[in-house]
Amino acid sequence: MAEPADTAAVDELIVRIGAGAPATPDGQTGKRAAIVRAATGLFLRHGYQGTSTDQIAAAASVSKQTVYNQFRDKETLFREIVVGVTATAERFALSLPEALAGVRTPEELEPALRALAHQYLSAVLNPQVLALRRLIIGETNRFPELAAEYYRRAPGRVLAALADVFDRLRDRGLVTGGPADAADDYAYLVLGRALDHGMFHLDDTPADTGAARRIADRAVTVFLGTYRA
Amino acid sequence: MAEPADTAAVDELIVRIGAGAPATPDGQTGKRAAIVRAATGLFLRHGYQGTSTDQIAAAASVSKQTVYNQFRDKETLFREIVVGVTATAERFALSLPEALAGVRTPEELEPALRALAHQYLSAVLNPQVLALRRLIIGETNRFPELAAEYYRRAPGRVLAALADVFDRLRDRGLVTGGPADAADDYAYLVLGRALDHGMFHLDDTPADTGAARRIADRAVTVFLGTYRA
DNA sequence: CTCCTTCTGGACTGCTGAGTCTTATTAAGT
DNA sequence: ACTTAATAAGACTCAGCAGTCCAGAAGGAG
Repeated sequence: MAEPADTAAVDELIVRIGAGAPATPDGQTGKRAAIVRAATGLFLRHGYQGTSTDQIAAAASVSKQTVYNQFRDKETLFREIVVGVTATAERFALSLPEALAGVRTPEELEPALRALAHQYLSAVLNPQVLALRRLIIGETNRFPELAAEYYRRAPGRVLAALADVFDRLRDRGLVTGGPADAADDYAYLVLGRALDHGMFHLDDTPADTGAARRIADRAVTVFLGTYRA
Repeated sequence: MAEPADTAAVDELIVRIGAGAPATPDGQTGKRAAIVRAATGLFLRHGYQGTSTDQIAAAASVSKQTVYNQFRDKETLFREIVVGVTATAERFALSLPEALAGVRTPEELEPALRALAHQYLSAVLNPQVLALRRLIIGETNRFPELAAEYYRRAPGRVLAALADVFDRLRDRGLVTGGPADAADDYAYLVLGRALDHGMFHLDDTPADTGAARRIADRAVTVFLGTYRA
C-alpha cells in the first residue's frame, strides 16, 4: 500500500493553497502544504470515500490532530483541494489567447491551430487531470455545486477562452461563424473521443504516440472545412 | 431518506438480469429482480461506497440474507448490475444500422443525419445514462476492467456501429472519408459539449428544449462540410 | 530559563458497514 | 400431513472511520 513516488506529478497540479494559512510563513504552511499534497494524491487514487483521514495524516507524515488543526473536517479539505487544483486548468485557459495572437495570414492559421490542438490534447489527457475529472464526476451526486464550479472554471473557462480566440481570428478575416460555436466544435473535434476514452481507462495515453498528432491534424482539417473564411 | 418513485425510470435501464437465476421461474427471480432494481437506483444515486447492503435490502423489501442468497457479495451484485445495464447501450448501438438504411439519395442524407443526431443526443443525455456514466467513471480506479468493459460495450459499440453506417453510405456514394474517422467526428460533434457538461450537472437536460435540435443541426452541418461526397 | 503554542502518538468514542448466524415463519413439493 | 428450502427479522461479529481528547515532547519568543 506504499504510495509510489509520484509526488512530483502531484506537485504539478498543486498550487499555493497554503497561501491562506495562519501565522508562521513556513511553519504551519509547510505542514499544511504537506497535508494538501498527500491528500491530493490519495483522493485522486482512491476517491473521497476511499481515503481515510488516518491515511492522509500518515502520507503527510503528520499527526491526525495536525490535519484537524489545519482543516475543519475532511469535507473542507476536499473542497479546498478541488478548488485549488482547478486553478491549473484556469492557468491553461489564460495561456490560450496568446497562442494565436501572432497569426495574421491564412497560411499561418492551420499550423497554429494544429499546434494548439496538440497542446490542448496533451494538457487534458494528462493522467492527473483525467484522475481529477474522474474524482469530481464520481462525486457529483455528493457535491453538486463543487462539480458545477469545476466545470465553470475548467472546461467552461477554456471554451470561453477559445471563443475569444476565434472571435479575434474572425476580426482578422481568418475564420467565419459564431465564435462560441467554433470553440465548441474545435474543442470536441480535438479531444472528444480521446477524453471519452480516457475517462474509462487508467493507463492508456494516446497523447504520447503520434496518435495525438494525427487526431489533432484531422480535427483541424474538419474544423477548417467549415470555419475557414 | 425515502427513495422517490422513479422506479419506472430505473426500469427503463434494467434488463432481464434474473435470466440466470436458479429454480423457480418467478419465485427467486422475483426477489432477485427486486434486489437488482433497488440496488441499481441506489448505486446510481449514491455510488458504490455510498450504498449499504442494508439500504439495498430495505429498498427491495427483502431481508439482507436474501440479498446474500442471490449474490455472493456487494461487489458481485455491483458488477452484475453494471454489465446488465450496459445492455441498454448495446441495444441502441444495434438499432443504429437500420436508421440510415433507407437513405439512397443525397437529398435524404442531411435530414436523416439530423434525426439520428437528435435521437443519439437524447439517448445519451438521459439522466439515468448520465448517472451510470458518472458511477462507472467514479469507480474506474476501483474496477478498471469493469470500466474498460463498459467503454467497449457502450460508447465503443456505438462508434463501431456508426462507422458501419458511414461505410455503407460511402458505398452508395453519399459520403467520403474513412468510416471510423467519420464516426468519431460525427459522434463528438453531436454530443461532445453536451456530454461533457452533463457529467458535471445533475439536472440540466438541454435535450428537452430546442437546444438539442440546434446542436444536432449544427453538428450535421459541420460534419457534412467535410464528409459530404 | 520560561511561557506559549504547536506537534506527536496513541488512546478513545460513537457510529456505520459487510457479512454471518439464529430462530421462527412461510410456502411449495410429495 | 411431512419434508425441504427459502425467507424475514434481527441479533451479532469484526473492522474501519471521523472526529475528539490527552499527556508529553519540541521549539520558538520574550
